Amino acid sequence: MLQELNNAYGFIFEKELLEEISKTGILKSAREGEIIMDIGNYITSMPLLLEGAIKILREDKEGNELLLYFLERGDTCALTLSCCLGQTKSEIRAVAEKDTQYILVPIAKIEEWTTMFKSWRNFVFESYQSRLSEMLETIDTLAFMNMDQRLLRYLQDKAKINQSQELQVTHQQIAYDLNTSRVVISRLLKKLELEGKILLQRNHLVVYDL
Amino acid sequence: MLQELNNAYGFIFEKELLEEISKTGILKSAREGEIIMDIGNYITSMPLLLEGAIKILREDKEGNELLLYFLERGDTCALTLSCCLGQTKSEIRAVAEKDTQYILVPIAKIEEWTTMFKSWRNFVFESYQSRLSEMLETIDTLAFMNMDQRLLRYLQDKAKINQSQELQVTHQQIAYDLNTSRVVISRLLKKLELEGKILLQRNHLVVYDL
DNA sequence: TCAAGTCTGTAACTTTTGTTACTGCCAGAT
DNA sequence: ATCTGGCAGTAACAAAAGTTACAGACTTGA
Repeated sequence: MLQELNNAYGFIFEKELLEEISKTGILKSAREGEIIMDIGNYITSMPLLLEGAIKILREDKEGNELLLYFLERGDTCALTLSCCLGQTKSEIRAVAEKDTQYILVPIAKIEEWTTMFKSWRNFVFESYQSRLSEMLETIDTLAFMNMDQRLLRYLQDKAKINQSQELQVTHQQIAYDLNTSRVVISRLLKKLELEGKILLQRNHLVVYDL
Repeated sequence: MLQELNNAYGFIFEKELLEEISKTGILKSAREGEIIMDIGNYITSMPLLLEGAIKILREDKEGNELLLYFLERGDTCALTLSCCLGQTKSEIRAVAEKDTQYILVPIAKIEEWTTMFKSWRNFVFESYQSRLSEMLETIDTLAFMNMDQRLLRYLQDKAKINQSQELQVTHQQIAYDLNTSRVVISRLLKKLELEGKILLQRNHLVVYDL
């Protein structure tokens, strides 16, 4: 575990902190599609992503979903973090976007390390900062962009996260992430294909315009 | 200044911290409608709200605006905070919603106090937490609600912030905050009036349904 | 190979939101 | 009193998004 930890966090944490993490953290893994954390769950530890990617979703009372953002190696979820410190239930759902490895750090340590390690303090602040930025971007897309632009952006983000222009995804899955209907997505995807920005195939599409 | 500081923060900060703040902070005030901080400004200090209220806005390249949330006494702006620590430009605009008093604390102190005072550390974390919550709520309204529900919610929030059911506001101003057009707002307000939830008058409306 | 289920494409229609245009009303200035 | 500018109401239309329905293509597995 220390090895993987070093790969993902070696450049930002000092040696003692890395040792602390590998001593108290629990190594976990999740397969693509697995729910790592769900709305209403009590949160007792925070995740440090080693490998893979996680998507963070919001849901309303009627069960409508919306993708908030993706997490990658070296990220943690500031929403989880804030739930931890506030001892509240999770407001979001976390689903493995790819096969994923992460370390769970118990709440108790989070505060402790904040006083002990400057690098940890910075990490926590930077996490909050990047999550706030991502939320701002999400708000921008919702408030200022039409569905066709949101869709293209979504495909580009997803291609980036998966490090591949080819996405294994159905129209229905996209519709869930963007909180719209399958028919709307099919319509707009066809439009994007006619514009030469993507190529459509069954269960599968290719993003040209990155 | 120590007096006002005590009123707003006396219950959460220890005496030494309050003294530090009143020693290094600068007391400022803004009249209703005044822009306290604008997009692109470099941020060199963070505000602690003593009295009044501030609204936080987002803007896109075309100049479309969107209200993110309100700040009240005892709040600080976590977005500003994250800009401070990241030494980046402001991503948002802050406008005085009412006549407002606040203290500006220089960046340098923020980190310093984080190591020195537990109450400060908690305050900073809680600010991040509440700002993340507010952003989540904003996202919920954008993603899951129609304009009529967003409008009603906006009026209720504004009534709460102004501690009055009577709002001095024009349809155009509401339209700016919700990033839509005046005609749409007039239409929906009329609908709300017919439903008995509000009363319309020139430059002025009353919210019944709180 | 056939049945069942999933996925995509498309048409037709509705609802919601945005746009343009015009009206009358009110308040303040001249 | 009249002019002016800002504000609100409304109609008519356009665009975007959501809904319902159905058909054809592919996939799986019995």
